[in-house]
Amino acid sequence: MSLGAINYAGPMPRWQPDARGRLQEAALTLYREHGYDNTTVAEIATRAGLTKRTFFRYFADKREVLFAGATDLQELFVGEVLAAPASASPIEAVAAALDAAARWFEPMRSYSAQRQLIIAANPELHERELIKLAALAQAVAQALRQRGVADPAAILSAEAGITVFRVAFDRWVDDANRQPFQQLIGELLGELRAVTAA
Amino acid sequence: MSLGAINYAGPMPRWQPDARGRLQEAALTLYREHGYDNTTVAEIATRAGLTKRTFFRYFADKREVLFAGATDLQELFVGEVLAAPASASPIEAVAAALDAAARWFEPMRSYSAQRQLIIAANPELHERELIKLAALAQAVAQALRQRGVADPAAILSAEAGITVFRVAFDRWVDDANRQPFQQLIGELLGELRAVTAA
DNA sequence: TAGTTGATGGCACCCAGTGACATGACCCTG
DNA sequence: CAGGGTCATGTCACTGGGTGCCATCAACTA
Repeated sequence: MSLGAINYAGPMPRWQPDARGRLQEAALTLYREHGYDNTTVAEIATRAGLTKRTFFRYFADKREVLFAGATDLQELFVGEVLAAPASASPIEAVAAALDAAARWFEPMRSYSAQRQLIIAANPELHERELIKLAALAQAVAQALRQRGVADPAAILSAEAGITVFRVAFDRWVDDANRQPFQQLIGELLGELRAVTAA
Repeated sequence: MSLGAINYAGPMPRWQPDARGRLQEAALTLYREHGYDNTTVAEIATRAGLTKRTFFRYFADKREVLFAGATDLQELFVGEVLAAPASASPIEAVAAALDAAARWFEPMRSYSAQRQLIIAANPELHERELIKLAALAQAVAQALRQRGVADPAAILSAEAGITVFRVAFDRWVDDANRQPFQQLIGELLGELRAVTAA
């Protein structure tokens, strides 16, 4: 196998493109096939055609490589909360964001389920997921404050929303419950309302 | 300084007592005075008159030494939920547990605040705290199921309760808000009810 | 008295993560 | 086109968390 493409006269790039993406894919595959604990960063890097040192230039640690999408999700949440009509109550603004998140995830169910299996199998990864969700709740609370919502309503609405998201997500990726994510969100929001009112 | 106590004729124990407690105290002090990152396990162990190897026989990792009380708290929560009157709704049973937890913490405000400062200053410790609270929520949900509460009411009631606990705890240890823990819990439970109903 | 138990120490080892420096193709600019 | 700067990557040495294995030795026990 030659190093370059056949019949390609253009400039040969010094490095293969999308190093970050290659690392993510390599990590996901190895974590899935050999387990998170039995995978070393050096192995991930080698599979991506890179070195351990380069891995740590793209990701702060061995866990972070699985959580690249967290910032996108956070932007989605914050944007939806801020975009909700001024007449919306705090919980309604959060509900709108949850709905948007559900629509965002719907096409990625298979990938999400695979990823969640890996995370559920390892406490370190679970910890990382929890702190990402905590940061998400903080961001949502901050967005609510920008809407003029006072504390503690802001933080409680945000935390309640993220709790619903988390519980719904776990049920959504679970094969036993085959329901659309949006529907799960709606049901659990209703159930939370019923439960807190009791 | 001699190795033994003066005028003590009884058997000289081979080791100083309460190795576990000495490690916890040494860790808390060093984390507070030098920061979590700037403290090595070897330093903690030496301060406790032990070795690194022995530290890891008592605690699974460098973080765990700060979370020894988590199991006690979990037993308290579960016990209170199970002990709540049969007529109590899920959220009422959880509220009873929160009240008991608040009474449990009240005499330890200074210690709790110190510990929380350390945790808040370090993401690794924050992660560990979040997974402990997640485990607590799971245990409370399981206790509710034993009371005959079905899912998703059980998990949502438990998660909502732990959220209130967490928010109340953060406010309680914050000097600015000098309110009894129990009162904070009550207020936040009411606020959560108001917010979800909106 | 001899054997056992159990908390600890010692040691070698693996791997995550970091700092410092080297490399070399690409891109300017003169 | 020559020379210098940029930047993604590689190389290497090092720290520290965490583990497996075996040694130690007082206290207990049969």
